[in-house]
Amino acid sequence: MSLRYALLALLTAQPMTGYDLAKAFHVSVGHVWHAPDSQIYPELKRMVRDGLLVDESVPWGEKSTKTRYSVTDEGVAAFRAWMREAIDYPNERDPAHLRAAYFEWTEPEVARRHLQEHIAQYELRRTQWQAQLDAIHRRTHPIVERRLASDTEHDHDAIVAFKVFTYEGFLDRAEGEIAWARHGLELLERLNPGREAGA
Amino acid sequence: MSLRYALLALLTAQPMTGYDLAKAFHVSVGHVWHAPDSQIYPELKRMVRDGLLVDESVPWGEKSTKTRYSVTDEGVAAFRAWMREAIDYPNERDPAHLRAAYFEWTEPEVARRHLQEHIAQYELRRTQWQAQLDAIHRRTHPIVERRLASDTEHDHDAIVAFKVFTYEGFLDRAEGEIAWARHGLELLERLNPGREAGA
DNA sequence: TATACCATGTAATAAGTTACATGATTTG
DNA sequence: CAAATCATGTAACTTATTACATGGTATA
Repeated sequence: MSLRYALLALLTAQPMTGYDLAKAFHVSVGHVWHAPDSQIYPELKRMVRDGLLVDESVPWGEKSTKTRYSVTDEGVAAFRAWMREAIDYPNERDPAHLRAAYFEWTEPEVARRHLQEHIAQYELRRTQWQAQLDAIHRRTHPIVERRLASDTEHDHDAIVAFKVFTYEGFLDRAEGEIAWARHGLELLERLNPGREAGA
Repeated sequence: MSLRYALLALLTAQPMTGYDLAKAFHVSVGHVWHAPDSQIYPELKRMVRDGLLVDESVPWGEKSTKTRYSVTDEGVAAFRAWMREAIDYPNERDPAHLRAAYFEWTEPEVARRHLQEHIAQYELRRTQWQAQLDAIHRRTHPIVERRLASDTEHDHDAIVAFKVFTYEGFLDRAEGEIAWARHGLELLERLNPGREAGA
């Protein structure tokens, strides 16, 4: 159920069409809570049904229209209520660590490949999160800037600080995962001395 | 689809009944890949259907029976094949960080409560993972010991080392999450100086 | 006028969650 | 003989994934 609140968070800054919202989503809160377009569009409809949003038809070109969504008072209240709810922590389910626990069942090269892929994964994510963080700091992050421009209710330093805090957490996590995988590579080397790693 | 391989991993050590397997699961690989009993039993049946396991009826008491599952050659092959497959990384979906990104929308006390809960969550997990690690090191971990007793194929040091590696990764992660939440508490204090944290 | 991109989905499937259900057996 | 625990699920629901589908609009 978090998806709807992630969408609500964006729409509190300004009304948007489904398409614009989806785009904005992918370059901002989508880094924290992933969702594909095919999940976003139906969820918007459900949110209208549940009274959190209203939709209006706006013309697009000569004969076409698109749907713009705006948050209702009820939507804002729902968002605030959600902020107060206890977080429910998902159960641990980690495919990379699961593999690692049984590396004895495969060749060292395969294990090495998995760990290298783990490093690549988190280097990629680190790059993306770092880019978010830089843009926030440099005040060029489009979504955060739009938020700051439209928000008169909250302290702007706090708005920025919480986003920075969030992404710094992800960055640390990425570093941790990379360090873990490097330890794994060292372990493989200790268990299989002399074997050269492939290029 | 990882659940079946987590189950397979346990059953390669020895045949077990569904009940025994579920118990063993919860005190070992279940820490890495959670699953409730209601998911385990049906999955075992599907694995029999797919030829990875065979089931046999063993007497239980006077008039009852229970089902014991054993891994087939095909099951072992499937497990090895899975070990070689690329890991598919789940999309980022983090309820705690999602909340944190929008802390400006709630009272500092609520944000503080979330962060304290985050710390409590990861302190709990840390305790559990640390206990696993200690038991592995002290050679009292029932599942790992059973594995070592029955496994003549793999290097025992490697078996232990990979499990240690796995849990050490989790421990580091827990430390990271706790550190992150503590930074968040400091941030809240900076943004709201003078307000005393509730007991 | 072709191509990129705007716009909005549906359908089928898979996976996981929650709650409930039932009876047998062993043990104190 | 009561309580714990052994044993095995089913049903309903929610969430997420994957793949596909369709047509309009703006622009080079």
